[in-house]
Amino acid sequence: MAKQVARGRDGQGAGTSPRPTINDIARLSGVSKKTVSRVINASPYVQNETRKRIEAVIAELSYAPDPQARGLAFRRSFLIGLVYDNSNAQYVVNMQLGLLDAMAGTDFGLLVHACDRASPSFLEDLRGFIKKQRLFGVVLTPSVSEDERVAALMVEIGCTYVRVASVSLDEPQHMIETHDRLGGEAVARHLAEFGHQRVAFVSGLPGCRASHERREGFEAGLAAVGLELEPRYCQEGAYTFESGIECAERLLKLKPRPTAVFAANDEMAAGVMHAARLAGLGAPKDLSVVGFGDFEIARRLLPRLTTVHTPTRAIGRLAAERLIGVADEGREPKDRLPTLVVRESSGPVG
Amino acid sequence: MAKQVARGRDGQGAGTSPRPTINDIARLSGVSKKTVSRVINASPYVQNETRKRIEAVIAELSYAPDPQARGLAFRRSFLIGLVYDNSNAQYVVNMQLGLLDAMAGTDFGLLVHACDRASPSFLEDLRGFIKKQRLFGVVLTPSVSEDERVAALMVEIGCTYVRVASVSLDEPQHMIETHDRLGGEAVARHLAEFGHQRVAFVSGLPGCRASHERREGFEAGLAAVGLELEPRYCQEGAYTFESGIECAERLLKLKPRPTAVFAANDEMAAGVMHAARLAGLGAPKDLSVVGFGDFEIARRLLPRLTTVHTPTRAIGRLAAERLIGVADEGREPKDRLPTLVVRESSGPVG
DNA sequence: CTGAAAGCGCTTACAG
DNA sequence: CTGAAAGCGCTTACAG
Repeated sequence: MAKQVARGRDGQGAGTSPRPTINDIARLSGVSKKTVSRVINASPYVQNETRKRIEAVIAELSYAPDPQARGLAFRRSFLIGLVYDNSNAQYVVNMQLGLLDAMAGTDFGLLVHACDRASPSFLEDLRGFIKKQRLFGVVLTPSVSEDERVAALMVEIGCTYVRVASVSLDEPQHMIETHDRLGGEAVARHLAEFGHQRVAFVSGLPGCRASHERREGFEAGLAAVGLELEPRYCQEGAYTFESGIECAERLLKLKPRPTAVFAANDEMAAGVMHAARLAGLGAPKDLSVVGFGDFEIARRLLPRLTTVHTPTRAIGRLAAERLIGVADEGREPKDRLPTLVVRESSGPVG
Repeated sequence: MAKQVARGRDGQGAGTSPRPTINDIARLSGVSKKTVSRVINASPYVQNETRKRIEAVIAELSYAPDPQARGLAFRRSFLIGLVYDNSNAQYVVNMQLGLLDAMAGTDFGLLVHACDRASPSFLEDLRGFIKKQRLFGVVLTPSVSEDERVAALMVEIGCTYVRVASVSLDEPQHMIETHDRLGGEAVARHLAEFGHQRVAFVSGLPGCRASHERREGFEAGLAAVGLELEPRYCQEGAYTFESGIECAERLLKLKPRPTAVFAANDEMAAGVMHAARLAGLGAPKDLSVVGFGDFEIARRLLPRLTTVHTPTRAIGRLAAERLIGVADEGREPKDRLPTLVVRESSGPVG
């Protein structure tokens, strides 16, 4: 009776009936709502026939349990948060797509939180985001994932978290490592094979762990073949196109000038190529250029950029799987490692 | 007593006390929980002194009402969904930032849903997303915002929605128009002022309303000064860099060839410049090129691209404000219109 | 201006 | 394998 009244009030014109609840399913299936709850939660303690009957009713009414009610009873939400401060839009979107891949078919939703580590309210904003939404867990991406204050905050408020970073910074269950170092090593090998000896490096923002790892890998790779990264061939950039230009201008003034430049991301590598062109130098004839990331820009440059591909979407998938506890075996770990993509911006010493 | 037990169980080591509830605030403030609820919801029917006292306790415990409980009681969530299928990552991120701008300081959270209109499960996936999360409302962005099946779905399931599109496609309360046509007109005026007569257009995907509007505006602007867009100077692209190259290759073969090309987005304009350079033509001397969007790529090209700036973040802010009912007056409408940004890729007829 | 009761749609113990 | 009771943390009528 009360139901009828509710129906009358909630209906919004023809066709829209109010959303069915667990009680409707129970009534129509002739069972208690607890049994319906068991079916929803895939409990084994339901007779097969009973289950079938309930599932049929659920399908018929296209019933979906209310996530708020479920969350309230479970004392947790079905929301995972993505916390990012990366200025590379494509990275952010690829990461989101990976997270959504893993969440497809589950009851989880993806909530986003953009932040700025330099903001005075950075930590409070983040705390507010997590507290207000009662997140199930969060995924932290670089560079905010490198911030120990953030990790401490997660522990303090008891929030499950996964940090995506170039190298391990935390206990294994909180880490997804992208092993950027391996990418740097591959670049070194590649340039050495082409006979380069005077190689340069353009770093990202100082204090950025990823940039540091890319450089360390590069140096290790050079050392393995008896080469060295000279300090004067190292320039400090800021991940931007403009900073790539500026670093290249300084590098190209040196005598002898380097024959190859490895930039810590594609954006700066594009700046290096830009500056080289302005200086009348062609890649790869006069200067080999290699980037890191393999974003769209890499294929749009002329010549196309040799760079390190980073499987961001796969990494995102992995991060979400870790968080929501989906099996994560069976996938080739190789798919998650950075790999060198050789295009036309690198070649033999001219 | 029960509280104490719960405390013992939930506490996760030193420092983490269980989250306070409305009951804790009520008890510590010496009022009923209904009164606390009134404070939370900014009801005027609370004595000023009582309010102060309660607010102090709330601040002391840094209490935040549980969104799930609130949502359950209110019969709505505090989540708004962003539905997108745009392949331009920067557009997506800028839109998100705008939405987040408007939601900052509110209890709302932003949930994302990427989709593919070509997928057979497209509509069912979208329906599932909205039903499962019980969204407060959704923001639809191009091109999915142009899909009438989606609008029909929103109406069917009674979901509040706002469509961001180049032109009005729905009742005013459901529309945020970006007026792309005005951008096209501005490009036409700009090129006409430089004396161009043989102008070309590279369209986006066929059936895309935004591309159509940009073209219509372009044609209208040309007509206003007695010029015309000849059919043979129109090429159908697909919003990608590669399609820009292909369209330009076809255009540059024509005799006489056009002296200026307007591409429906920056990506294709970059392709046009690329093809022109390969053909030995310099911009703007031999060919003026204009894009649409003003994304990062525009400033990275050499010469830098003249293009139409689209205030995506401001549009996103507006969309979220509309949805959550925040005042939207007082903002200069001008800030939301496309504007021409003149750089070096366009110039007088060579 | 304030509060006691009932309810939102689920789940967790606890029984059987 | 199944269910009745109580509860998750809030809010909406309804009283006063």
